[in-house]
Amino acid sequence: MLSIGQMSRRTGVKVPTIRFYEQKGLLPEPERTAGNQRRYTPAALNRLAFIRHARNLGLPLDDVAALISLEGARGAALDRAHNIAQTQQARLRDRIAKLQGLKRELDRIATACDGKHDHVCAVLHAFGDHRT
Amino acid sequence: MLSIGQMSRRTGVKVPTIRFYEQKGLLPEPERTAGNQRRYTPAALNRLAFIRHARNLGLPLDDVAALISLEGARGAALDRAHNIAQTQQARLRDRIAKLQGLKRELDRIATACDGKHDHVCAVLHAFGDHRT
DNA sequence: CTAATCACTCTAGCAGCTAGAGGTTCAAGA
DNA sequence: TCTTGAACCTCTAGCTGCTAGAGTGATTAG
Repeated sequence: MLSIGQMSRRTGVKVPTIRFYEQKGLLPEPERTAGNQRRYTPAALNRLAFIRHARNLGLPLDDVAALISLEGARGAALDRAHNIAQTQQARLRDRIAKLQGLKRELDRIATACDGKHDHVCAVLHAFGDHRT
Repeated sequence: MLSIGQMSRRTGVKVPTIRFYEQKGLLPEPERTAGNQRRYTPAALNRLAFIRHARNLGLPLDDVAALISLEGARGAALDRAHNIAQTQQARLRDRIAKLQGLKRELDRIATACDGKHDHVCAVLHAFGDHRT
């Protein structure tokens, strides 16, 4: 049985965040000691690692909850898991494309005035220039 | 002189958001009609466009405020504008790299079980697999 | 002049945490 | 066994960047 601090250290999820996940229903309410402290099973540790990983992948908590509810699913329920993965995949593609566009523009902006301080720098203008 | 609705239509920034920006000090308090409605100058329109553009580039409001405070800046102040642009550039590089890593992983996950429903799908396992 | 549209302020809510106050429990050493 | 210090508890409030609603007043086209 693990304390909340041990859970935190092993997953990298902060202690208040673990309590927050519990409150949101992503983690089941754990057993308590006589003194009311949380004690977690290894299964809970796995689930927390799952949540953290899915969060790192950019899934919103709702999707994480949906995936959790599909644990051990078969048949049609699996399609939902697939949908979540594929939706997220598409979302990610879009975000990457958008960020790359922005990066190109920022590259332009950041090099717009390389230390030539004898004129009003183009950076500010470039930020204001919204034709892109 | 533009009403807040006109400002909104011309920049694509929603009306409550404009008021929010004003409250946060990013937009100066505009003149008011006798009936207490906001009336904006073309300069305010430009600034709002600037804010919107910088926000699209991913700058947090604090950075936008910093850039605004540098309007017409010269000398050392310009370095700060540069720093903001370059910091943001680096941030963006990191985010893109991270997202591409995640995308590779999601690609793996999304194709882990292509409709073979006769076994427990690998998607859920794959989400839980945090070795990557 | 009236109706439709627009604007006003204020409060509250969303995600996804994070931080603090003020108090209790646990575990290890003396 | 006692003590001390770290870890834990609950609860409330705050953060960013908005968004939505209630209830009211202003403006404008016909």
